[in-house]
Amino acid sequence: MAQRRTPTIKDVAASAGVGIATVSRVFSGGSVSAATRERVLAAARDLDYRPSALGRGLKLRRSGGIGLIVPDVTDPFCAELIAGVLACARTLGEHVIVDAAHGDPSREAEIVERLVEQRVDGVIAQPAGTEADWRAAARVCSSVVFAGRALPGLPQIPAVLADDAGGVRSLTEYLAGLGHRRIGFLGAAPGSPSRVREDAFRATLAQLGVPVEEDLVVAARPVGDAAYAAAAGLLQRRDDVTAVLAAGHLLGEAAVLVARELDLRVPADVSIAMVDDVAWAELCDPPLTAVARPARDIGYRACEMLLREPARRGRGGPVLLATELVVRGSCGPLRTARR
Amino acid sequence: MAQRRTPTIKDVAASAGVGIATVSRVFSGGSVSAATRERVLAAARDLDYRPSALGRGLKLRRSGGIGLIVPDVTDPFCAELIAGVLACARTLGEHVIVDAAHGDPSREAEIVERLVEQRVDGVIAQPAGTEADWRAAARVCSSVVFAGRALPGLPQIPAVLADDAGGVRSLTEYLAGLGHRRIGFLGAAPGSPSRVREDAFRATLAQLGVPVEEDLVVAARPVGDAAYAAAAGLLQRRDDVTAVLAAGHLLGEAAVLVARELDLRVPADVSIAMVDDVAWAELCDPPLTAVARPARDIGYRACEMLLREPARRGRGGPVLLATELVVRGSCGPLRTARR
DNA sequence: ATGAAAGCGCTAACAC
DNA sequence: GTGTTAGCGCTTTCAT
Repeated sequence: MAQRRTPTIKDVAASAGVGIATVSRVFSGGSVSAATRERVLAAARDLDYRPSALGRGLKLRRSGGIGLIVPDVTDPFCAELIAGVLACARTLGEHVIVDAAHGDPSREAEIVERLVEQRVDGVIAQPAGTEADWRAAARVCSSVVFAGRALPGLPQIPAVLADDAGGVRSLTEYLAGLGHRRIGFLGAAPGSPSRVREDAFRATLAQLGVPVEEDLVVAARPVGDAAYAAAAGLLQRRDDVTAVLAAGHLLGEAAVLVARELDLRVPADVSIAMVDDVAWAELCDPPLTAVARPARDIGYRACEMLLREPARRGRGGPVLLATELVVRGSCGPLRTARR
Repeated sequence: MAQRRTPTIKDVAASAGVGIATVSRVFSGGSVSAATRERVLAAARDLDYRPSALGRGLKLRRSGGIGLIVPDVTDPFCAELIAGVLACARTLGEHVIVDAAHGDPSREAEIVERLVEQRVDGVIAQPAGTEADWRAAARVCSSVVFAGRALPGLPQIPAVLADDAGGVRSLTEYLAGLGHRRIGFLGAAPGSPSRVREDAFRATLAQLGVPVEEDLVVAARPVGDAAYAAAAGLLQRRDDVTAVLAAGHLLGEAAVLVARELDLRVPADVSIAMVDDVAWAELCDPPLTAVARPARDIGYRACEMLLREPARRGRGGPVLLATELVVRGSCGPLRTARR
């Protein structure tokens, strides 16, 4: 059984004794008589015919797929976001080209370039690059939607985000409500364009009449060792810290590890809470109080916005999706200095 | 500034005063004089020209991308596998269309269909469907490689797998070496075609002269509640079980949760170990002993095999990648019955 | 080294 | 309802 050439619309037409236009109509939903349709379908089945998205795409000047750029597919938040995008794309009949930029703007730019060459119908990104990078990218992309993170300087690019400020506020209020005053804040790196988390922390504290000690607000690149170092530095430098608010799961992980290393009991000696309700939050001991960001919804909405609401693009600022405070056992009432 | 039509090779050719063949050569690495190349490049830059992968793909009858089908992108193992595939694909200049089948064979078949229409250069899959499904899929796909899971009945489809048998063996030997004799085994559902984990467990025990009690070998669908129910059933039914070997991270999670619920101390009352060294294994208390599967390498190798070694396809059975036993604090020496 | 021309497989007028 | 035809943007002989 020799491997024949992949059958084309022409083969099907010939085999069914009709014109190619009729075959096209059968597969793209034109009007065809039932009898003819049957004949065509039979011939197609017979030949193992699959319409070529390449041919169709060339004609239509679009591929029927979208691009999705995230920092890292193994990050739980990104993974959920991807799942949301896939779910929505599926309902709309689009495929998704996924790639990871790993925080490297030039790599991200390459990915965008590639997606443009693929003539994707649009791209969803949790951006790593600068505003200039994305200003350029937006010019060349048919359309872009930011998801999970946005660039404040580009309000014309629609975005779907978690209400991070609200999340941090509720976390801060929760800790303050337990009596904590010296709360350490583990935030993202200084270069980070979206300091909304840190800002919300400061604002909430101020609002509560709690003075913000600069010494307690530390920034770290959200990478294993950097985060660990930052957490260790904070907890060792200030043994009067009674609670730590980690602005991300990697930072939270670092806090848990450092507390364990320093033999601090949680929450007796120090309370820990974080942004991102990842799987291990429930598994660790004690289970960690966290603010859940609706990652999957963010992905889903972003995809919907990209594909269904091209009109609405960018109107009225970013879409903010509510976070949810999940209280577990890692935070307790203020007792006394830990030593 | 009106939004002009996307420039084509023809526009560039005209603007540079050359033929379209020359432009094509410039972008696909043909031989062109330095001066001409410069002119073309300048014109292209000028027009914001990007070669259309659709046009090229149609001509070449391939899209330059591959398909990747996993059960669930949010599963840590799958996510790592995806990362591996992306890393390799990137080095080979291919893009990756990712989709999740969620264990549904018909959905998986749809995805395959779609990928074929896209004329992907090949597909990598952690298969959910039956052997019949994939026999059919393989006929219509240019090429397929299984990753992380394979179908024993289709040895002609190359596969890259973790050495699961070896992993379970080392875990079993480790527990037995600690003195445990009544080891509960939490395995995957009965329908599972690859019972290698359970088989390895039984074989190792037999080899060690430890009788296998059927009552201690339970199967559960690896889904939250089913896994929990199975673990709870096991631990409640047999309070003489001194160790649990979970054949996957969801099963392990269930074991940890149940132990906590039943107020069993780990490892004093019961030792717990599992397959899959996911992030939370290190974070939970006590940290969990686990066997790490090289998910990323599996993805990378699978991609490499798909794209670089089309010759070697399926020769010599599946490629087995070594697992690694990561000993942490969740397993202790046998002491006494727990109550 | 470069250009002209023939498709790659498909859709969308347009005729009938 | 159905067939004919003209491209969609590209690569690739084949001349020059």
